[in-house]
Amino acid sequence: MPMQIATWNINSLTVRLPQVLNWLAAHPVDVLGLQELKLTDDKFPVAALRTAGYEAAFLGQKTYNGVALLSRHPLRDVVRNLPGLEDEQARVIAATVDTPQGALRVINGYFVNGQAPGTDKFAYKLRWLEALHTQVQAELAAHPRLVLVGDFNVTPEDRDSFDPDGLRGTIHHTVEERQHFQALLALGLSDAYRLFEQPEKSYSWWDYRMLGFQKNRGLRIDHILVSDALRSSVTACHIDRAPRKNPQPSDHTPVVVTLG
DNA sequence: ATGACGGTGTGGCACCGA
Repeated sequence: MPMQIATWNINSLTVRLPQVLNWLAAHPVDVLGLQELKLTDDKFPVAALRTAGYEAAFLGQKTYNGVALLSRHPLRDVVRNLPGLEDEQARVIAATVDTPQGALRVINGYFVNGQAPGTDKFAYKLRWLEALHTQVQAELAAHPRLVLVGDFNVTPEDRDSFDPDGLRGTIHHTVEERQHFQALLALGLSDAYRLFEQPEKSYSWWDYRMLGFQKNRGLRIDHILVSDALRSSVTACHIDRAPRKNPQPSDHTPVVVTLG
């Protein structure tokens, strides 16, 4: 029985919960990583998700950030944030999913945006990426069957941006960010989306402003990385643009991987 | 160079995102 794992930055779970429930009803993936909950743990909609067939592990925060893992299967050994990094921002949640096909480790991250090279926020982004790398390395050693999902806030390559030349060196497009992405791959991970032939100009985020989506001025910054142990079982990966056409959409749209 | 759009907060706009 195939298994599906998805990631979606929903830019406020308070606003987007109905869309998440609708999407899950139409696409009953096994696991969904959410980013930018923008709510505290006491406001997390545990009951509504349970009714929809999902249990949840979450790390909330007021106004900003916040991540969750939703799963149709039991979750255990939850780790919140990066143990090696002093960080007040809620950006990472990891858990083991006990699927009928065996245990799977899933790490869900809302990577730092970084604003612009040279700023304090960019320095924080690089520190955070370093700490994430260390943590993923440790998780991989303990759990060979691992998936890293999330809003990476990095375009891995020029083809992942609507304007790679005009935006070269700007945020999401710097050499440093792309080197960090490559360093994650070097741990023994593959970008599931690029394991398959894909349409040109495929993106997962479009600016709300200036008719970004209508003009397909977007970036592919939401990713699913699969470990070497899982790579051969990946049968598909796609971006679901449909939710971006909803009324009151998130600026991101889901990415889904299928394991055979 | 700036702001455009959208979410949040205790606001009358500012901050942040990407």
